[in-house]
Amino acid sequence: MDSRQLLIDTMSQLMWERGYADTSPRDVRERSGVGQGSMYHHFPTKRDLALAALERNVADLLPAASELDGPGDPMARIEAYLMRPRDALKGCKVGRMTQDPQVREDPALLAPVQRAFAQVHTRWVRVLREAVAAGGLRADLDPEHLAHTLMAVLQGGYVLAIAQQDPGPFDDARAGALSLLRAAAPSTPHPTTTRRNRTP
Amino acid sequence: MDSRQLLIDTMSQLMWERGYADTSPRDVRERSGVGQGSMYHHFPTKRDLALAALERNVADLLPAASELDGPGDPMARIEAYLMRPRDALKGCKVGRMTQDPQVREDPALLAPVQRAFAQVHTRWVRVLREAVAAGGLRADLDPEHLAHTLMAVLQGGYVLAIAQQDPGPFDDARAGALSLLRAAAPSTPHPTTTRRNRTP
DNA sequence: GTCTATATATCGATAGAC
DNA sequence: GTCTATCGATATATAGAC
Repeated sequence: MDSRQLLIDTMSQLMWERGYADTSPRDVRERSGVGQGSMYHHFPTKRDLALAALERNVADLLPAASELDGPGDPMARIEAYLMRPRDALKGCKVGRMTQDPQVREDPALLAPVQRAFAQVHTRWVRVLREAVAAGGLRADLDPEHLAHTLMAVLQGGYVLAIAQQDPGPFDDARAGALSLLRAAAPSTPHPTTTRRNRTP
Repeated sequence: MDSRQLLIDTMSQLMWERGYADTSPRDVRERSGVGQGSMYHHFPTKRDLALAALERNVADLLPAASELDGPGDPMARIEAYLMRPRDALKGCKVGRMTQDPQVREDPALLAPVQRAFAQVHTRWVRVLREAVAAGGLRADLDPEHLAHTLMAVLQGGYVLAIAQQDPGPFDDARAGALSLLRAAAPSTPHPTTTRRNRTP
């Protein structure tokens, strides 16, 4: 791999692990093995490298979210995406950036984060609308709101897991969200009668 | 106010605004007006000051959460706490700490965060159990899970709001959570009949 | 308790040879 | 493109007088 790509990869990892402010050019050089001169040749400032690394982290994230778009039962897609294996103690490589003052105060650094979340939100809204249309969710629920609710459950789940140094709260949070979604299925006409066959 | 308290107050603010790593002893001196010698007299290291400031931030947070404990209808308490006015763009002064590597890798600094979240969780579980008992929530929902879900909605809502630099996603996330909770009320025996009087 | 002076390490970059 | 040398500023304290 060439130095440029190696620097981006290394910075991406470090920004996930330690954030932007707490990652020094020295850290990047030591982990990547790329020399000082080489580094400043490719990226005149730390910020330039961070921008490239952020774009890379965003690009890593979006393919997973496109799982929400797939074919098949919308409720099944929602469950699959919500319950997809995630490393709760590492947190979200994009969401993490919002807590770094040097990122959130720099519009250019915040922009990729903003775009990424907007795209994920759009996908959530779409699948939630489909779930309503397919009768899997009550029609009085607002897909725009629910999309933010479910994104927040994941982002906040990471916070709780890291606080306890235990993935448990993350898993609880999403299990709870899923059970609420199921409880929010449209009520069947006669709850006390035999359950109808769902796959006629 | 004496220097010691002034230092703690100032450090608390700065840790909320900028986190631990990105707050320097110099920042604290400049905002507080307390001199160098004085500062190191009261707190031998930055970490010592941070510990005191963190305890203070935790102490600020817990009274609000005790709103969950009050008397009256449990679902009303849940709604009141969830919808309580919050500055979405500032984020949570306790949850924020989980994203600071220097905090999360230091057990002594992480401990107050851990305790605070554990206490809030306990209160959520209690009020959710009461809601189930009072018939406001379906009995097949797990209060332990839901407690983490609702905490995550708030913590994650902050992340989304900061990413968009707009409180909207935070408000959407909690509105969505509330609508799910309402949709998860036990189904009435005959959904098509006239609604029963809820305050007989 | 508070002050001023000083110290060591690291940060984030620049200079200029190869 | 990569290397080594150097730089001014800041971070995080220490020292010691008052």
